[in-house]
Amino acid sequence: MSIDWAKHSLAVNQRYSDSLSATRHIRHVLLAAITAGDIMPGTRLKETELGKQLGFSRTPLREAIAALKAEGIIETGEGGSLQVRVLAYQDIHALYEMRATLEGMAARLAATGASPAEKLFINEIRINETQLINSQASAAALAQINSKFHHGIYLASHNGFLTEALDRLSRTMVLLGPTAYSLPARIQEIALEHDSINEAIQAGHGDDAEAAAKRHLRNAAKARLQIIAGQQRGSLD
Amino acid sequence: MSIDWAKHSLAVNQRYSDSLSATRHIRHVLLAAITAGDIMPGTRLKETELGKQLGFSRTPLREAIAALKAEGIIETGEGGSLQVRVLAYQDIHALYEMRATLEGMAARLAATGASPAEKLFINEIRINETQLINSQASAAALAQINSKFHHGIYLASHNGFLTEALDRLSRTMVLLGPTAYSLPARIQEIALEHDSINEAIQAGHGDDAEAAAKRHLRNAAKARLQIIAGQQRGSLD
DNA sequence: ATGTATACAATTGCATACAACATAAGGCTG
DNA sequence: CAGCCTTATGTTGTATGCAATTGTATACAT
Repeated sequence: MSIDWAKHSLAVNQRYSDSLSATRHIRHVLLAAITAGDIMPGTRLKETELGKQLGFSRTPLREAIAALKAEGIIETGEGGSLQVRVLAYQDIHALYEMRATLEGMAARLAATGASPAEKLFINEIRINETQLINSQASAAALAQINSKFHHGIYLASHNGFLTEALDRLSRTMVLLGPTAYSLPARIQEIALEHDSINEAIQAGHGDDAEAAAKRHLRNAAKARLQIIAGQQRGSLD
Repeated sequence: MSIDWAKHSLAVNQRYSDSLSATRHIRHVLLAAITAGDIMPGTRLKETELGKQLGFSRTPLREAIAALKAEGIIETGEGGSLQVRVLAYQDIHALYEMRATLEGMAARLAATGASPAEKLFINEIRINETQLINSQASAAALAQINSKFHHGIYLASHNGFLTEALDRLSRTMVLLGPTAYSLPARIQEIALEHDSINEAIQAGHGDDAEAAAKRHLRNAAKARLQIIAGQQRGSLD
């Protein structure tokens, strides 16, 4: 039942050199715990309990929660109780539909507007990914390099609002559970799809990049449905 | 110097029947004040002062601010001071670029997936808008019906994440200042552009609806640049 | 035995109080 | 007189305490 907060807390402190305010620290720790699957959607969060476990008072905790509520990661259930957001089935479609559009836009902009250095950087990430796949890296490692690849494209779009919207969607996606890298068959497909996105970007073909990114996300949505079908439990918890 | 908080507070209370928690109330009041231009971007917000003026303690105020920071409406300046976000020139491009893509997506989805009732509703708003324009309504009234028209399309997309992203962008747009309805010449253009979006939606032509929405937003961006050029002051404040 | 009402416990919402920090002003020294 | 250091003031960050609302359990009545 009890969660290893120390692990997430340490990771956050390492990543940000202990220089975060309590509010921001808590925000990152909560996100990490949700991403790691330590807190599942629907889990009720009790402020007093959480505060004690994390070693902070309720004030910064509540501010962090206010931010996560604004992002749609945490929601208030009936009666004002807090819980990790539960995504409905139709939300999955909506989420991937959004990402397909935005990733398409980002890929197009990266293809047409990224600097040579940015294109080289994206290409390098792509090469690293291939190496990781060939060396049978863990699903977590693959998911991480995947994030880097996508994020690199977001940044190369030179559109801060687009980058933020996509980051936000990515954070929301962790509510869906395990990544597609738990499906061995999907890993090779992902590599190929990333390749076509990367090639279009390198060649500066905006239309192709957008189309490739959209294809990639349609397939990702299909894989996600496959995972969900596998997880299927009764609708009553 | 002092702002008429009572006016915004009353409006929020009327709209939500006094049933909002302090945190949510404050959030809406701050947004209303920014929208109305009572608080300009760059204005420094002092928690103690704001709290006293609004009649709430700092705790709910800080939570509301935490939410607005997560939305990018408020930012922390150097030294941790709070201020209304100041958009850079390049942000304007990025903002309209995003909106063009998302409004295009929404219009396409509305055209292909909206229910007959939703299409009727959108059409009705469009008719109301025409009447308002012909009766020389105020810029504020026109801006309001404009919001309704666009928001109706968002909802008809049946994609909650898209709706939320567009709402968020709209809220960010108030940071740009007066709407395009301050330009008399633009009003007729807007009417025509809304017409072509509406017609494509009514006819169920997804491609046309998307294209019309994108055109609309490109023109809106142009009008915005025109407004900004008119406001031009020296770069030294 | 089941349904309801009442009382109690627990949790959230808000306010106040305290601590740490940044800023700006004034005095002191070179 | 200029520059720096010190101090004072104000603002943000955090903690604790109280009030109000909600969830739950138990007892009683049907």
